[in-house]
Amino acid sequence: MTESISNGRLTTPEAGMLARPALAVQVADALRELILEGTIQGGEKIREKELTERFGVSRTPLREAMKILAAEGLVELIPNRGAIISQPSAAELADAFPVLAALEAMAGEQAAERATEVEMAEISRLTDRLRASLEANDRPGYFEINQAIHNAILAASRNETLIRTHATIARLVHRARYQANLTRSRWEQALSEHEKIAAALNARDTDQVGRLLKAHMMAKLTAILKAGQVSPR
Amino acid sequence: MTESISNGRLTTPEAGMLARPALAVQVADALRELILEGTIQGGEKIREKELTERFGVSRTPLREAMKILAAEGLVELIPNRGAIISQPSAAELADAFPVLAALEAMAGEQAAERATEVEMAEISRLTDRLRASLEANDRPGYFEINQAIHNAILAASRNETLIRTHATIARLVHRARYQANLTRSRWEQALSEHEKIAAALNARDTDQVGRLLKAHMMAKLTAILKAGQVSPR
DNA sequence: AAATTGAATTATGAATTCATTATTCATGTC
DNA sequence: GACATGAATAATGAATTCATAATTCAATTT
Repeated sequence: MTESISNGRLTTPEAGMLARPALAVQVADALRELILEGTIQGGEKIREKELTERFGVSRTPLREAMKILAAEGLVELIPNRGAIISQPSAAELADAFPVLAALEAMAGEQAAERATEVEMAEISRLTDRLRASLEANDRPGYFEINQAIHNAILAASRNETLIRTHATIARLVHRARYQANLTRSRWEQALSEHEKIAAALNARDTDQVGRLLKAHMMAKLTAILKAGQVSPR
Repeated sequence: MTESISNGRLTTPEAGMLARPALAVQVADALRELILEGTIQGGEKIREKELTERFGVSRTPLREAMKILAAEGLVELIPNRGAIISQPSAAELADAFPVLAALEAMAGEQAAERATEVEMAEISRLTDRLRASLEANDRPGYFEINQAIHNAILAASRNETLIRTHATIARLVHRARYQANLTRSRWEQALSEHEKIAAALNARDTDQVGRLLKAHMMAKLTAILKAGQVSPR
């Protein structure tokens, strides 16, 4: 079945210019999405033929797309033996989370200094909704809002390199981060952390925001490793 | 003239397995090198034909290599219009350096806790050589040793994600970082910073190493922007 | 039966070909 | 002469073809 690709967003066009992104980029976007949402599981082997048929493209752009995803670390290419979807081990998560924590802490610090009142209000509003999702016991809603808050803080940092770098690493740990079981007590603790972060942001307490975000991320890592649904090595 | 590619290092082989990297990866490595060493200048337009002839490969692996470099941010791909070598503006450097500073600070903190005595000694030794290069007025030597120190600290952090992430951003600002004019006073100041960093590392003063490295990187950014040989926007 | 060999099959790697889009440059117009 | 138009050229995008390596599986051996 060919679910041929709709015209997504632009690739690298001149500002305000219309230009369809290269097929390879569209395929990379689509495949990245499938990986992040878990339709294609970590550790799974990829057969080119299957994907060319799914996307309705030839092998050339597909293979280019694989190179892109490999550069991002989402897939592993093994010469003459195809590709497998990356599946970060506990050790790799233990590496990646502190980096993510450092980046988010930096984003929080920048946001505390640069965020507009509108951005501040939006983050506060999202934090309120985060509490509501806990009270409604709505886990999917919680994950979504949580992600929106982290992204809002990143955006408020106004640092494109920071945003891009964070996004790349965040994708690598995405499943572990958003599909881990969340115990009730961890859930409540995480919310409390978020409320403190929002408060510190509103107070524009730069250092405090940084500290809290770093601690929040490291607590998340601890919770994930404790749940222990990732491969140790 | 074809300077066909020698068998570089492996791509993603099983541990201890022999497997030549894909041609695309070899081309990406070679081209990355050309960009970093400045043989191909930032802003320059790339013609596929020229590179296929230079490397002695067909367009297919070359285009795959371009996708890899584009994912790394070293080149910009514009649909139907080829590729240009990225040239970070002052604004982009102002974004990238603080991220690099945060990453190196984190690396320094980890190194302060994890580095072996051998690694410590090596960093001290390199720092001594750094002073020697200043006293010999050997700028190329200084840049090289400086880079080796930063890499040694990264390596001592023992965090693969951190190392990879740092490398990606470091490449983007490589030319600005290592080809900027260095005034004598900045040179002396930088050396002094390095000696303090080495001392704090030896004392395993985690927080101090982090602070010093961050300050060192930000001072570097200031020096680069002051030299003003990058495009403002 | 388990292990090993090797042919057949299948998958990936890379070059080539075909298609489409930009760019260049000559021609004509104002 | 400056500008606009359009054909010729050259570049990139993608499919196809050819080459090579890996996998499968039947036949054989131990």
